[in-house]
Amino acid sequence: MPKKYNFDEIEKKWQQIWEDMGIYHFDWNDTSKPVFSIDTPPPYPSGDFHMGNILNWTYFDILARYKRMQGFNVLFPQGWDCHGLSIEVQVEKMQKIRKRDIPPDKFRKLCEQLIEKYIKLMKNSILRLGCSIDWTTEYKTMNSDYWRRTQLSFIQLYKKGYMYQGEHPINWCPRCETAIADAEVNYEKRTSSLNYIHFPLKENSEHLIIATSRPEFIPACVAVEVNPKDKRYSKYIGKKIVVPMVNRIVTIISDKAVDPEFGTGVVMVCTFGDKEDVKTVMKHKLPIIRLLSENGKINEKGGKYCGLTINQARKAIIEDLSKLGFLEKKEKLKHEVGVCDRCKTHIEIIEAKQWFMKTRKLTNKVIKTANEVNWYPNYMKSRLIDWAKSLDWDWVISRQRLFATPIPVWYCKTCNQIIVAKEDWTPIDPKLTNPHIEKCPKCGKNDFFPETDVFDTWMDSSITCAVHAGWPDRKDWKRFFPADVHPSGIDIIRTWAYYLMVRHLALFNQTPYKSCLINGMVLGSDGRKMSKSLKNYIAAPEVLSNYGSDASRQWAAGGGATGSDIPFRMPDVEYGRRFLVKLWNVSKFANKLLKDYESYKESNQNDLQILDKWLLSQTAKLIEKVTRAIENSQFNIALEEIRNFVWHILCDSYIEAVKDRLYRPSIHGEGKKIAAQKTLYDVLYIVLKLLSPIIPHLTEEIYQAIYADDKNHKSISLASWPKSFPNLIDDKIEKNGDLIISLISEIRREKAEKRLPLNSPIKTLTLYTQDDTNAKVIQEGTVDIIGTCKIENLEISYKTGTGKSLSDYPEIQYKTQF
RNA sequence: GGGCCGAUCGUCUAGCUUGGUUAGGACAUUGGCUUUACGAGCCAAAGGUCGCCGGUUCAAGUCCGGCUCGGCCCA
Repeated sequence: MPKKYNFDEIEKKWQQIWEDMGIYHFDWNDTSKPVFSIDTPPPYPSGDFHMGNILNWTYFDILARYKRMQGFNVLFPQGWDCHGLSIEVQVEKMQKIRKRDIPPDKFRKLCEQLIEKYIKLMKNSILRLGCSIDWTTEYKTMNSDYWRRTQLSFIQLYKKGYMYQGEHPINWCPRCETAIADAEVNYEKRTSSLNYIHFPLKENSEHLIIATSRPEFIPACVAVEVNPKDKRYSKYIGKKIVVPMVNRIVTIISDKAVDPEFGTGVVMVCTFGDKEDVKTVMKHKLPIIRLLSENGKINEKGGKYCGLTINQARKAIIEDLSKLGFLEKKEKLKHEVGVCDRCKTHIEIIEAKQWFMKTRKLTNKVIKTANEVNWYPNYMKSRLIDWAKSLDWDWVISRQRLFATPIPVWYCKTCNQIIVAKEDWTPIDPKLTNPHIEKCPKCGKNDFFPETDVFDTWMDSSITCAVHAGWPDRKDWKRFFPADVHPSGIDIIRTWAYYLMVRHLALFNQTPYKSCLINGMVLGSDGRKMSKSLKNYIAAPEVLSNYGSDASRQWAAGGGATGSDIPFRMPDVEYGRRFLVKLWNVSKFANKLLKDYESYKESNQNDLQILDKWLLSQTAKLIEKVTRAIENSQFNIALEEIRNFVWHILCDSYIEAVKDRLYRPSIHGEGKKIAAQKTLYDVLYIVLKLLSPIIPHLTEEIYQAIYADDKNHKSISLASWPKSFPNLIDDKIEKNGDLIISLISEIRREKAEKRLPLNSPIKTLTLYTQDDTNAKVIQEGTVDIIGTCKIENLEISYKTGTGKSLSDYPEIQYKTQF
């Protein structure tokens, strides 16, 4: 073994060899081993691999490697969630075009090319992290073979009555003329004016003054609202009031959502000035007046303002109100408004025909199933349950975009009949292909027009548990379903974990995953979520090339409790690397000391010294602790236990104490040397195996150098997980060993205090104790005590001594004579 | 405004499920040491009224209630 190890060389070498050997391939035909399947979330290939990705992939790679060693047939697939608005925007920017400028299939091609480039970058990083992925399973949601499944699931759910078309308010960018998802809405602080406007009461000459920042919505006003606890207005609740300019008579309603402190405490409810309006309209079942057309202009419902843009209409209406004496005053107002992520245009809410999935009728089942799933950590389940309970609307699954899975639906031009594709027509793009039917089943005509909307990207990514298992093509796909674990970020429980759950429950009436492993967010050095816009971002490839995979993985595994946010700090990665150096050094040293050790020869159990048994007992406990920790996905606990064991118990205490036995068998006896060799040989092997899921590369390198010839596995990752040996767990032995270690430390301290080199000989060490047990332990441990401390003569006296007391054992005194 | 989580040496973190030693570890700091693996090491020191207030208890970092601040997500 070379003096220094080159992590970059070693890690790349093994990554290549593992791939060549194909040792991480799932065996689809094996029926003997239990299956462990991981629902690897297909990432959105943005081109960046960030520390959050390292955290995720490390978590599930540890599980995959651990379960494989436990004897499971592990399915660790990898896909790519390709569709999305972000890519469309990037393509438009790069090509300097608008998506409507070129044919949709051409635009799609450009998106695909860009995604392919990003996938390559990201895949390189995943490979560089050394993940034990079965790359033969690789898939892309943009490929027709994948979106065939998205369409198929839609058709099946349509047949089951889960899919419907309906009117629904959506976020609409008037400039881009598309619906956009909530996630694509940004909130910006803007200044506008708050207008105080007279609304006359119907029954008498009184009036109320409402405050609004959006007077242009007056033609769409359907109610006036106050807080039920607001005493100023309680007598008006239920009364009729006249909307100025349009002279519509509406009711004064009450809702605790109204802030009495805002303006006058009276607000108008319109279709739809903001999201609050949407809620109020739904809740109070108010009529809907569509004021805006899709280009963002006022339509005929706006009366004289028809055809104006929103800004023009606002100006005009304020002028008119002022002229007619309805405008009390104007105030400056700073508030947050929703703007389009890409063009910063103030978004509007409009009603449009959309496709939905009836998710709310599954809520009880979702709650029940979520309670049956094992969550790591457990409290995360409430995030899913609370979310499911709080949903007001069904899931809007249609989007007005291009780069996504087409909705396989046509409409009859004559009678508007909905034609949903048959299952065996998929994959199909209705924009390019007509429905495979002779005539409309309702009116008999044969002129159809395609649905141009596409599916929300979550429609692709929320069937992965079934797709990974081979649905719908493999007859035996249920053998690999549900997934054993679905990993998810804390921020996407309400989307990914939830959509998976409703989709699979609706389709198969079964939970998609048996357990859910949650990772927290990666925080930057400022304690906030790491992101490029906050300028606290660290690129993962940089960390990987500076410190390597094994060190980075230690940061991910050990950075904090599973599920909690993990701060990224370079010193943690540094510490990981220092541990690797330590492990390399101790292995190199052990290799030298074990040169003449023949593992096949039975050693004499009687030669085992207290410290050998002391180490074995602690090793058995370590196996139990680490196994329990990984079973509970407590990777930080597992790693800390092993690191402390290796560094302090194995290296600082045990090896230091048995060196002399190993160096000088002529003095201490060959049997005692072999006992130490055997202990060291067995314990180091156990440690390497325990570490290999977390630190796969270095443990492999060491395994190949020391153990491969003897143990005969092609790779340490094919070895079996260590089993504890409870028969060797002995608290008394551990206590006795502690006494010996403590005594050795005391003597070393004594030398240090006297400024003597540690290898300076001691003529006589006299120990005073009145405790028979102590005396006996010291006697039994003599070999390692005198060897390590270079004591020529060790005397035990049963008298009370006059020397110093041992710091941990005040009942024992000692005197040294140099 | 709602849901969930967190607050422990200068910094980061474990412990809280199931209350009971001197609150464990890492980094940083300080002092010492060539010791036939490792100075990227070893030995040691210093550093904490466990966010605040109250309650339960013989006993609270741990359980309960309230508050403050922070995070993630949602509105």
